[in-house]
Amino acid sequence: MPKISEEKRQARRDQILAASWRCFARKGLHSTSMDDIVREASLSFGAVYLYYKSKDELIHAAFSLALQEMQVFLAPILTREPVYPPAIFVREATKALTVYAQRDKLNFGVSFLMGWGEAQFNPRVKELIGGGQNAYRAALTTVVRKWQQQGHISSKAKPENIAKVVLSFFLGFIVQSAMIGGIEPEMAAKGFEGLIASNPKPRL
Amino acid sequence: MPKISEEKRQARRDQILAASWRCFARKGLHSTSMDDIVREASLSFGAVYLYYKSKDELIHAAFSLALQEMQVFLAPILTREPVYPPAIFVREATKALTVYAQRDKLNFGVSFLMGWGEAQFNPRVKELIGGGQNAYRAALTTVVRKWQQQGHISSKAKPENIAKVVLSFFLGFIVQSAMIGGIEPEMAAKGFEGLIASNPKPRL
Amino acid sequence: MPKISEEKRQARRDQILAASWRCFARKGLHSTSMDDIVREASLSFGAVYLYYKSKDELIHAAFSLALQEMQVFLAPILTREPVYPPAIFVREATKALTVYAQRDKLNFGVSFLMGWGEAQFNPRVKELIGGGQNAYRAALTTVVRKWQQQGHISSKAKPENIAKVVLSFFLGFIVQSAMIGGIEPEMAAKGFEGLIASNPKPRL
Amino acid sequence: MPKISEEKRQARRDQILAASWRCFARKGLHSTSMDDIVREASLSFGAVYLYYKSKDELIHAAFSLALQEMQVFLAPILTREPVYPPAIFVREATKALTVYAQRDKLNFGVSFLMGWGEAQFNPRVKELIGGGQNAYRAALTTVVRKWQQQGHISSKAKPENIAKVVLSFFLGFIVQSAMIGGIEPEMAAKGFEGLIASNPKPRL
DNA sequence: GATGAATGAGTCTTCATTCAT
DNA sequence: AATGAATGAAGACTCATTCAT
Repeated sequence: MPKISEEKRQARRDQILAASWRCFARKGLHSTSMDDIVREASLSFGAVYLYYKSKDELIHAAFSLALQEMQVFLAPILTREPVYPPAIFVREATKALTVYAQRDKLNFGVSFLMGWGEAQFNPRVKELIGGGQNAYRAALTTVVRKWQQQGHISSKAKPENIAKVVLSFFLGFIVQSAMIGGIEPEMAAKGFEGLIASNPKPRL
Repeated sequence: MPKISEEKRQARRDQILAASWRCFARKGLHSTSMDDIVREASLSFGAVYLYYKSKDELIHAAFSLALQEMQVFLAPILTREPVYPPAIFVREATKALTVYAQRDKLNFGVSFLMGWGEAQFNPRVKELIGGGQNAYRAALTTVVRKWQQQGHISSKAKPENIAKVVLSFFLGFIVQSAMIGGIEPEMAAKGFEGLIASNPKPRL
Repeated sequence: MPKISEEKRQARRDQILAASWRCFARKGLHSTSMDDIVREASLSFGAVYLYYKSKDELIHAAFSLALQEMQVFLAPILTREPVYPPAIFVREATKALTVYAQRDKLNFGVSFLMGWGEAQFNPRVKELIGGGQNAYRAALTTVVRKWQQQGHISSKAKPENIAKVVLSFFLGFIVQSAMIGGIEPEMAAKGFEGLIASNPKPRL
Repeated sequence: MPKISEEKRQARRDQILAASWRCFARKGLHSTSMDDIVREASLSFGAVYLYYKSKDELIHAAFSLALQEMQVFLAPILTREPVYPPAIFVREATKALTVYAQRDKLNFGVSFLMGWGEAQFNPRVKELIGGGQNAYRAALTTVVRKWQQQGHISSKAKPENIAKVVLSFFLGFIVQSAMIGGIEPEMAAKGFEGLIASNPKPRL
């Protein structure tokens, strides 16, 4: 039974995690030392290790937090009733992603690309982030199914596959924004619409 | 006048780079020590440093090589005349990407996600990879323009914006494949086609 | 609030510095490795770096300490009232220098010559030691002025210039003692006196 | 029997030594790598090692050369007939020292202080430089004896001891010039004269 | 004679983690 | 609960010297 109250305990954890994120965002996962985190959190080594038993634990918790925070931005858009039509959906979702990806003055997408990179050699992080992606894929499948039902897009293809394509687009939007920029929600929506508003009459 | 011929010299550089890639792919950029590379290349420290003056140099060269190798796979598809229709294009391109991303028994996409992660805090790598993405964006713009000319997709949207969406899709295909899988070239092509073969009659 | 008291902290710094001096005196600045110092101080690498953040810092601190210690030996002689007459002054000062230069069983003057050598390519050390020399030059100027006032030496020359000559003599005494020896305080005093007790009647 | 002529051989040795000095003067003995020297001499490793079998050998030869070169500057002054009176002697000798100490745009005295520092832990260099100092001491003893004979200075003190004091002065002149400057041949001569032109009538 | 690629022990420094207080 | 001093293995990189060509 802890000596300090549960709220205090949670507050400490949040404080440490917030400090960690600031460090990670500023210097990257590997270039951030525990010392950096300890100093940024204005705490002691002992305190940090009391709440997170290793740097790995901290990294995991940091991404877990990021995923939760992202959910707050995206859930309303994914579950909206009635579903947004494709172009609007793309615009709103990329907009939400943009706002989220730049929270706390982060460079666009650092946290994402950092996480995916880390995931390649950190199974627990991969599982964590992968779980999130699977969930989004499922949510998008539902959205796509509605689009089909409402005639926004053809029903010929399986919603699962279309959802995978749409998820790819969003993931790639993050990559592209972070790496070279030049793509904004509005453009993305226009481009997406231009793609699906197709089939004039193929001349070929 | 160098004692060893230029070919030998290049062979050594290749040997070191190949060894580096094997290490990077196995353990990641930061967990790979120079010692690992030296051992993997069956060389001495001095020898490696004779050809690459720092680990950073090696990392940069490694990604530069990866970019060149990828180009071999994608160029024929991007420049093909006549242009592949959208679905075929997507299938062929994702197929090429898949083969490439698994070269040398690499886990799918490690090199990409590793590179993007690295790029977040390594300006030279960011510039290198970003340059590649810009080039692909330009190439895709040309492809999209042809699709529009040939009536595969509507001409309403600007080809630049559509190209950005298509590039996003490919980048995201890599992310998704690497993180959760479940998306294959064939499915991707189907899903993509299902998306563009749309517009029955929007009821909304 | 530090866990260990300020005294303990200072004791540690002294312990490390003392160990460093033993190493430097035994092997020289560059041939002494941090490993040597760590071992000599019976500490760990981390501990040493906790107190001095680089070898350079350690070198600087070592000379700073040496300068302070020397001051203890020389100050009483330089500030003595009434001022020692020239020959006595030279004898006492060279004696003090000799005792100091051989403290801790050091070979005569290693620390001086080592420091001057280091100073040639280490600006901070140069500044440190140069500062000390400037202070001694000023102190000697005062001494020389008193000699002139008391008629020990002629008042024709500026005390500043004479002080520079006297300082040169002391610095050179160190060099000569360290390099070839054969010069002791008593001899030096005699020689110095022989020089100033001049002017019988120049025959030229 | 060497394949190349003795002149060629000597020219090579000189070339290497000259390059070494430039490096040593620029970066110091320990920070100069064999690579630096090889590059500065526009030669190959093999060539350098053909003429000097180790870096130590090179260092030794470098100081040997420096000593020889200095001799050219000082010998005429030390052996001049009739002997220079004290003040003139000091002025001429410090002037010669100054010109020599700044040859090849060296900072004043680097080569001296570098050499004395090195000598502390390099017996061969100590012996070499010490030999030089002993020779100068002997030469100065002769000079002092002449001063006494000619009545420039008192004959009460042993010329050996006075010579040691004078040698100290010259060595210290080098130290002081290199470390803090502010002492020029003219001043030194004035100060020296002021010191020996003493004995008005001690009031004490 | 001359070359310069290759060696590998050795250098300084960092850092995740522990534990006495 | 909390502290922060201490640990020491591991990291990237250098460099005098050698020797096959």
